[in-house]
Amino acid sequence: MPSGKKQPISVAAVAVDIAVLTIKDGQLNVLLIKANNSPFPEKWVIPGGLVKPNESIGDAVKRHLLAKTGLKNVYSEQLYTFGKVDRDPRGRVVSVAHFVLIPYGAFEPKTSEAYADIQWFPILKIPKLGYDHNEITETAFERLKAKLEYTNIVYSLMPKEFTLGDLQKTYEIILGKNLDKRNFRKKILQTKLLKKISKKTLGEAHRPAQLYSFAKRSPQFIEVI
Amino acid sequence: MPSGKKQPISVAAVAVDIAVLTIKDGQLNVLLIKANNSPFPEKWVIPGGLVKPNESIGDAVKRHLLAKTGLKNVYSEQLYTFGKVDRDPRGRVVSVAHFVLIPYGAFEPKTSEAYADIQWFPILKIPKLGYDHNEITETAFERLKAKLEYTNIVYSLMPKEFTLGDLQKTYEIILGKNLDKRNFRKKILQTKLLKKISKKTLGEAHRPAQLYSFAKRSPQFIEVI
DNA sequence: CCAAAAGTGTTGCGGTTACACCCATGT
DNA sequence: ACATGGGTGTAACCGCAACACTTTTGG
Repeated sequence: MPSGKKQPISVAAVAVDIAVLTIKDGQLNVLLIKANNSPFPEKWVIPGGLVKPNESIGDAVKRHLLAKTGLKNVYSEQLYTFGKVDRDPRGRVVSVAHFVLIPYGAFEPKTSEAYADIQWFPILKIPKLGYDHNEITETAFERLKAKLEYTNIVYSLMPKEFTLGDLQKTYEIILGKNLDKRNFRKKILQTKLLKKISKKTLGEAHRPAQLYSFAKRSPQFIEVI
Repeated sequence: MPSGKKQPISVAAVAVDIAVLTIKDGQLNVLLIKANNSPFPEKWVIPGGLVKPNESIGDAVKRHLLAKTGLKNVYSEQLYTFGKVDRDPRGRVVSVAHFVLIPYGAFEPKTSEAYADIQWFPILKIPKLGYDHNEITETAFERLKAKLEYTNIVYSLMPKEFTLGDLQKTYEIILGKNLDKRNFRKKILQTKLLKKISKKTLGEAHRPAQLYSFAKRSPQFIEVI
């Protein structure tokens, strides 16, 4: 029995926190905000907030993401649930962390009246964050690296049209290592995840490149790299 | 801002639910209980309960597991957090599901006064459970299968001493397929996870087998099968 | 002597890795 | 002309899969 004494049942509350990731300037970036009503007004944090009694966890992620950033219709995945007793100074809050992936160039953060500041930070150079958000972003980064190798998740980081060079660069940035161009192309084309577009790049100081897009923009498990 | 109106903040509460798994009678089994104080007194469920304001999620898992089953010092891992609005008829409860692995033969459930019934069920033949516990056990099964192939997690399902035949059988039961004996032995001995015991099996109607134990009983990431 | 599981190597195949040159465009 | 990234094939190597017989015990 949870409690011997008859006392009001007191329990932990639920929040969501969201590591929003994208590729920018040749690096993986995380979206950080400074919220005025935060217990850490001077520290950067990732977007998030409480889950209401009448909404699912996924809905809470959508709501807070939209409210804090304006983003919607993005790839989102549950990451891990963080539950240290003292992780929130205001009280006992358990956070279901998520990560969200944004195609590069698809979103430029704008400060609003409610949220003092909002900005992309290269994931390798993020400052000390509020709560346990450094741990959450680190976990998100690890998960992304792992999933890149056995799923087609990369589609959610790419724009509609891209070259094989762009795609390879995305892999190289996240995995932190160089890949062989010919082997990469062989492997990625084998998967049949891509389809050629009847267009090529123009206006760049080198040979035009074939453009591709993803055949299916939905999660699949496949040996990719 | 979460709420425009100034009203008491109402949020979801946090619980843990635990899929306890073991090998028994050549099958993977889950531990199910019937609790008298459950909203589903006639249905089997997996052990679990609320998280207190002053305990971490891991501590809540330990507490509920000990209270409901007597088990302690077991392998435990966070699985996924389930947060459908109506998953608990008593109110809004988000459950951080875990799975726990028990060496085979190490635990025989005993009914206590508080918990009407407690029993192992083959995972392929579990009945319709209370809450969303069928989904949780299914998720646990999938996770176990996946981790078996790229970690040394199997150690937590094995007794201290075992034969290579025993170990292979464990893999075969969980993965649901037969493995080649010679290839299995080569692969598993390559990993250096095992050490020979200076003992052999006795009293069985066949050639005695070399006994092994795990060199390290801690989680590692290694290509196993 | 029979049944049952333990124990043991080699070969072929397939996939991964390593590697270098020409092409098309803009400046 | 030159700089820049695009685009292409092959050979060596290594890891994985397939495969069968002998050994040791208990009954």
